[in-house]
Amino acid sequence: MTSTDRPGSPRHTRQRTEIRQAVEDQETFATAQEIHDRLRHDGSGVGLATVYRTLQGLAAAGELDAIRTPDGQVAYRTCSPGHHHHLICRSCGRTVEVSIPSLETLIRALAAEQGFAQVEHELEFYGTCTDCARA
Amino acid sequence: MTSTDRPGSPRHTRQRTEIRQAVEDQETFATAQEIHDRLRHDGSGVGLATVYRTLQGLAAAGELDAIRTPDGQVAYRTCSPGHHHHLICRSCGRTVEVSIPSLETLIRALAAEQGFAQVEHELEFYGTCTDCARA
DNA sequence: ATGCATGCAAACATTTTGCATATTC
DNA sequence: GAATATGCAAAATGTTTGCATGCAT
Repeated sequence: MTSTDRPGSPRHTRQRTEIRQAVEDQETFATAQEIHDRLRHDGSGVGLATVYRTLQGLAAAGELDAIRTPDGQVAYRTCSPGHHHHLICRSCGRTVEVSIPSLETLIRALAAEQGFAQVEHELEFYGTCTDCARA
Repeated sequence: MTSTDRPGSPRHTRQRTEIRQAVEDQETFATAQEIHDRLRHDGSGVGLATVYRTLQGLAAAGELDAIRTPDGQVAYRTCSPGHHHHLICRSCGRTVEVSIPSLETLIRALAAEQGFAQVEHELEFYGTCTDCARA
């Protein structure tokens, strides 16, 4: 075992590549099942479990953003780095990334005030975008 | 059918009372299963389905706050009226209600700017409270 | 008496896991 | 060749639903 062989370096497999590609092609947040459907539809033979496992891994590694949809499913998307939130169209899934520096400041103040440490937050916005509102 | 008998007025049953009481006694957010366990433990014969149905109803009626925990479950708690968020201790569940007027303002601006309508948001904070950090 | 509420069990949807096999390193 | 990744199917979870019966109104 060499130092480049340390556990944690994921192996480069066909499936992993396919999955990462599928998520990148997706302009909206997609669930593991949706990614799986897409891949199968495109002729890939990936297993559903592999999609679940791989997406989790990529999200844990910070290569993907994971959110929990209002109905409880987990959805993934390739995002720009750094902490940010999302404004998502309920109808078409169109997503806008938003960063709210003032919120982060506010949270630090809140945490200090209430004596809480390691405060994390997750904030997503759901609305209807212009195009969908018009339809 | 009289005017006081309109559909929508839930019936006053023993189970409904027990469930509402159990949630009120709980100082933290609790899932349907937890409420059910508690009631069964206290000798009640309520069915799990009834607990699910009733909690959903109470939340829909605005009598309870419902949140989705980080691991995807739905949890309920009796809360003060009006829009607010929660700062929840990951360890003991202790909950502080917080309202962030500036956030609401910010959202309206954000919605207008991006052309989104009916923007909803859900925001909860998870941290470790002083007592739990000390332990 | 009417009909909503309950309880049970079965159905469901999503996600996780065990294990034999295939693959990468 | 050693160890991880995959695929499949089974299991686990959390929640919902169908239906016969009970209870509130």
